[in-house]
Amino acid sequence: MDVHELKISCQKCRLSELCLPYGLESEELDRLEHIVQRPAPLRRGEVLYRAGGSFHAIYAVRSGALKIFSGSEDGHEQILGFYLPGELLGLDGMDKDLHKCTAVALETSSVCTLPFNQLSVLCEKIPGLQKRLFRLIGREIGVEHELLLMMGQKDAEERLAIFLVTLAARFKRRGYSQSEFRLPMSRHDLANYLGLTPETVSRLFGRFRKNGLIETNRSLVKLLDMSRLVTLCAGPEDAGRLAAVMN
Amino acid sequence: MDVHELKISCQKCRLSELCLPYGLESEELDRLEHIVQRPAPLRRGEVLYRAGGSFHAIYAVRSGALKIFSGSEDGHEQILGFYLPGELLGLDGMDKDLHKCTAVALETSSVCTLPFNQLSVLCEKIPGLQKRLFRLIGREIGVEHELLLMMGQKDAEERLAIFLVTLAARFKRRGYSQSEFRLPMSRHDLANYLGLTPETVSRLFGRFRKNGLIETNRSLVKLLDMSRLVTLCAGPEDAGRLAAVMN
DNA sequence: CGCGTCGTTGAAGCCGCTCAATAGATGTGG
DNA sequence: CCACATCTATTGAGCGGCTTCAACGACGCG
Repeated sequence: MDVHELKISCQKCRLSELCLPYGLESEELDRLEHIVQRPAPLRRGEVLYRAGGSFHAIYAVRSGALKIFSGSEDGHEQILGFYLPGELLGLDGMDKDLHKCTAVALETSSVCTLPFNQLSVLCEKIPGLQKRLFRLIGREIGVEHELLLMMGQKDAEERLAIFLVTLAARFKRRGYSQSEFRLPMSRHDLANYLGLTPETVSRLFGRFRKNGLIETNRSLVKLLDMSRLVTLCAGPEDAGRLAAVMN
Repeated sequence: MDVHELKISCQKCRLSELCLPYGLESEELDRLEHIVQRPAPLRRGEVLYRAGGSFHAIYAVRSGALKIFSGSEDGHEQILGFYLPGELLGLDGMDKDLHKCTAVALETSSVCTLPFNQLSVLCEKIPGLQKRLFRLIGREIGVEHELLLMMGQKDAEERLAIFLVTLAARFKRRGYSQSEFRLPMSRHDLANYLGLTPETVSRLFGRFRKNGLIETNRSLVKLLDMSRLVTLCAGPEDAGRLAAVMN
């Protein structure tokens, strides 16, 4: 299976429409294909890149899930994002050619490595690729804006509801069930990401369970009442915005 | 004066080394110059672009200051950033060709408009420009990561200290005093940006004043003890990171 | 001068954190 | 296969920092 996976090309990758190749012609895809590297899968806990390490590539998740976090090593880290198949990470290194955060696999994960210098050159030659890269960068910035909005305005309950709803949407886009999935991250990581403590998150899961919104079994989560969950996300305006994300 | 400003070129702009033109050759600058538009200055409160509006350009601040915010119109907005001369804004629109947040001038401000389609084409022809744009995007993402770290890990006192120290650094890079400056934003905006209430920010200013860290007079701020202020930002690891920002 | 906005200061309450104990899951070696 | 150690998740009790609600003062602008 792994050997098979390693041979997969952007042409045949079912994630391509989420990823960088979307909208490219076959001949352009070929050229992109030539610069893509597909290293051995990372196992849970293995580091893709490290804060302070030199930046030479951006990465597309092929399978599994990763987290990125910044901050000190003394446990005061802040998780900045979780990345699912088809999503791009590593953009933060573009500034000074140094990564400012660390990327770690949450479970066995495969990534495609896109050496940045080669990608840049290719962007000059393939306008569609440049445009696509810009779009994905714009999406990344947009996601971070949403996160900042959440950290600044939302209480704990709203944060977890938003997290579940948007995660469900991301799974759905990838062809998985939007109502039943496995959380790839620990409660600790999830709490950290949401700016809360594991205890609070645990209590919230309990409350949601009691109210018939979800079922949980360890890392498995089942969303029982999506509409009520969306309502929990916040006022009417957010319901609209999140509904848009869900389709 | 305004007429004079309008005639300024990237070649002669003293902000060019902070901005997009940095590292470009004279001939390349000329080509960039041709796509730059310099609309009339915005007055305090005027909108540069609006959430939901179509994205067709990114903007470089030439003078003044702007804020961007997302969220609902019902006063539950979240301020995502303040932009000073030499800084780029509008990148969030790259995703769907729609702005997802609103940009408003905090005081009389001039911006350079960079029509995105033309800029993209130019990036294909001028590798140095593409590289520079990527770097500035990387910086933007890095700044947002710092902000997320702050929102997730720092208490109110640390947040205000971080804000003052980094703002001082930004003024210094622009040739202004790093120890004495005017805050272009209201207390309300500042509090919102920091994820706090105006009351809390006001109390913190009071505490800092009492402890001899700062002097304040309306929007004027004087930093009296930078090193102690840096210490307040957090543990030792952050002191190092922020010291690096200060040089 | 009167009005509105902004900033400051005070008092009280609440949400999420801290500390602590327990239960459950995982992994390891005997 | 089980006993043991370790780590994660959950639940409870008490506390504290920030918010909320309110009043007051300082400007700025008509």
